[in-house]
Amino acid sequence: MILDAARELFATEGYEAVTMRRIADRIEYSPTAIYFHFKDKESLVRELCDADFLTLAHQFHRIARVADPLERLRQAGIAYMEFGIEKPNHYRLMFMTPHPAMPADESAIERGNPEVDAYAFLKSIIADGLAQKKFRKELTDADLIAQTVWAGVHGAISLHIAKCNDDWIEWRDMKKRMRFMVDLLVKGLEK
Amino acid sequence: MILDAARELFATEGYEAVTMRRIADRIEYSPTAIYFHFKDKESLVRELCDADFLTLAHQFHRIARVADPLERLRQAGIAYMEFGIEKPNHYRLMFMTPHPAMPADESAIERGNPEVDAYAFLKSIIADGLAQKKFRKELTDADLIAQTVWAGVHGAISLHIAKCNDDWIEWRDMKKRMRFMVDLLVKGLEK
DNA sequence: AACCTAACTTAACGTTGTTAAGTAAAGGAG
DNA sequence: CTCCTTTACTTAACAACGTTAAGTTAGGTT
Repeated sequence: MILDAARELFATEGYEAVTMRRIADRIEYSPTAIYFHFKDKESLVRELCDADFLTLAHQFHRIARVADPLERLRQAGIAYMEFGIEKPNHYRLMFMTPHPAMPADESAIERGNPEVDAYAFLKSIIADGLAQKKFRKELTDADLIAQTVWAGVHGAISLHIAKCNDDWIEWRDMKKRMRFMVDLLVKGLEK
Repeated sequence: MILDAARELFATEGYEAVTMRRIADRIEYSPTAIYFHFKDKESLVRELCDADFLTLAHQFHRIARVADPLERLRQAGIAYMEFGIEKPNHYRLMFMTPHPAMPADESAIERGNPEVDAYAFLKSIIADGLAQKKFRKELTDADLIAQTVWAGVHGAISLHIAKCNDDWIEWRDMKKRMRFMVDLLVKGLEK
């Protein structure tokens, strides 16, 4: 109940608006009750994020079967950005706010397994691309490539989330920006 | 005095650690004194950001004379990211935190003037590149290109700021990632 | 001398995350 | 049935936060 209430509050109103007291109100318990189940607010947020990391990884499931690594990369990039657009408040907590890193053994996510770890999934696409010699020959470091591709799509959606209300910039349609970013990255990698 | 104290606190300890009371302590006034000069905390932060936007634009000054648009783009990208690495806490406030947009007439920044508006500077580079036919022929929209290039370099440094402590990722050296990002973007745009 | 204004201070308000202390119910163990 | 422990809460409070109402002082103007 706590997680459900917190998730909905975070998703609809954003981090600032969510207080322990409001979560407690929503589930009709006292604020203190939450502390019986979660060490503090940070723990609650982290458990929510952890679940969201999993749902993000699951978004990639259907993409895994796309044969061509470049096309798979394109689709993964789009799927990643769509996740951010659909759940901007979750995305902020997951990727735009520095948290003290969670000890690996407390996480529900098995690192390195592309089924549940989105970074591992991205890296596996890149590794495939390297193996099939789809990239420029200077490119050899899968981690460096993965991190930079990630940074690219992350930049597109995080800039949108933080700055879409700054209307002194004539923002282009978000869909166009998403497609162009993926295009640019793939074109930059391609042979 | 208030601005100086606030700037130092924000720069060294990050947003969360800075309270009106601590700023007041530092300058040896009462917290209320600050409210005589600034409407609220948000106004204070915004005035700091505004000054930082200006210093960012000034970083670009020396780059303006680089003749080749592609090389200028590369150097501007690097300079942008270096700014973020050197002042991560300022960068977070400027680009990673959503604020209600400031009315244009209250800002110290003259929008559209590349001397003081970093986005306008970037756009002018792109416009030069387009005029000199340095880009792929499908590319025509300077704003779309500028926004995507910006997103790319923003992604690199904002991901670093938010996630550099997550050591389950084998982060590549930041300098390498910066160079590779600029490379990738330019290669993607180039003819 | 009287007044005004700018620049403060003290004291407080309401809200936040969090905790100390107490309570009520449920489930064995003897 | 009684005693004890554990689980799941509550009420009341704490310190810290952003902010404000009300009062005070110093300097200049009339």
